[in-house]
Amino acid sequence: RSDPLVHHGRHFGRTIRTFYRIQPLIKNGLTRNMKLETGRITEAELLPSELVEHRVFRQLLDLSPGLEERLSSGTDRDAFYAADMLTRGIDSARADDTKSLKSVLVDWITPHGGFLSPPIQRNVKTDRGFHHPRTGELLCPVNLDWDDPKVRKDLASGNLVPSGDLWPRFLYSGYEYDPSNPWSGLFRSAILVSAYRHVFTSPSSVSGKSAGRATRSCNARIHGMKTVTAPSIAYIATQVRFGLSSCASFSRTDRVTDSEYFYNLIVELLEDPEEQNEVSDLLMWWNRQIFPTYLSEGRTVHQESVLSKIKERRRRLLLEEAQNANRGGSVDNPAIQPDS
DNA sequence: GTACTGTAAACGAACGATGA
DNA sequence: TCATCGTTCGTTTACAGTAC
Repeated sequence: RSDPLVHHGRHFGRTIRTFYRIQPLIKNGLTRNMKLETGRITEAELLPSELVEHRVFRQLLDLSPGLEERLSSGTDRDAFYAADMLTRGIDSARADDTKSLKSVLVDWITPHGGFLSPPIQRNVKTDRGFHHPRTGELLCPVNLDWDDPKVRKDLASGNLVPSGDLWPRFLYSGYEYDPSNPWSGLFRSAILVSAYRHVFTSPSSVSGKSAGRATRSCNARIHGMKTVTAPSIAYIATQVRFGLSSCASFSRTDRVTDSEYFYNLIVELLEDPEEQNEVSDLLMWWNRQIFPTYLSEGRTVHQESVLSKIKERRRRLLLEEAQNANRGGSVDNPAIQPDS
């Protein structure tokens, strides 16, 4: 089996930071940790960017049990190796998600009971992006009018390249933007929820098929994830944006998708202290969408099934005991245990 | 033009969880 | 016990960039 760090890297990339350079993160984090522990600096003295990086570093250590000890007792070579394994995990998870979202996105943007005209191929991306009316409409920045033929033409020809700081329409609930309230429906679209479920609570949970069907533990359960994180929303939005685009290969900095910039902007917005009221509402909304319906207080489908069988058996035994008592007998059955 | 290198996607096998 | 499904991971393939 591969190093557990690869496994931790997968979850780190999906839920904490997907575009971070891990080697400098670890190197700077260790140095900063030492200074903080010896009292040479305090957290209050850190620059805002250093504080953010340090929090990300602490989140990494929390996510990966044993990593802190491994880094502090190891050599530079060990730290380099750990960074390499974590990066491998981040990249492989992103590649797998990119691949699996590529085809299912077509289903999600197809009108219910209808079809796309012209059709979009599931495994080819050249006809997506601004070359197709449906993907173009969803990717079109909200400050541009997709119904304007000149805008469509310029976007399709590449004369007009929207940068990452222009929110595309697919981020909004109902794909509708309200200029008077920019937060209204932002990051609450159906396609984002579907993609989130696809990645974190299994592809079959999107259509609700998992309710009566055997499934392996989903990513969220494997990694003990109980709540939606702000960076995970940014990660999904970035994946959906890439999936809708016509770009064939994922690159963090290419001019067309501008993925890293787009991702960082969302993370910055969602971690901005001045936006915390809206963000807290947003995260509450996401947790209602993703976790209460699927994780069922952290129990697996199998555990739920076993629990219901135990309850049913207990009910029958209690009934038998009552009947026997009525007949004058008694039952001393060790199988009857109080609820735990 | 060719060889080399790096990166991402595609593919398939292994593994584990699950219900029948 | 078996078939199925979802996740992970290793390998292969394709492609772009660079050096010579």
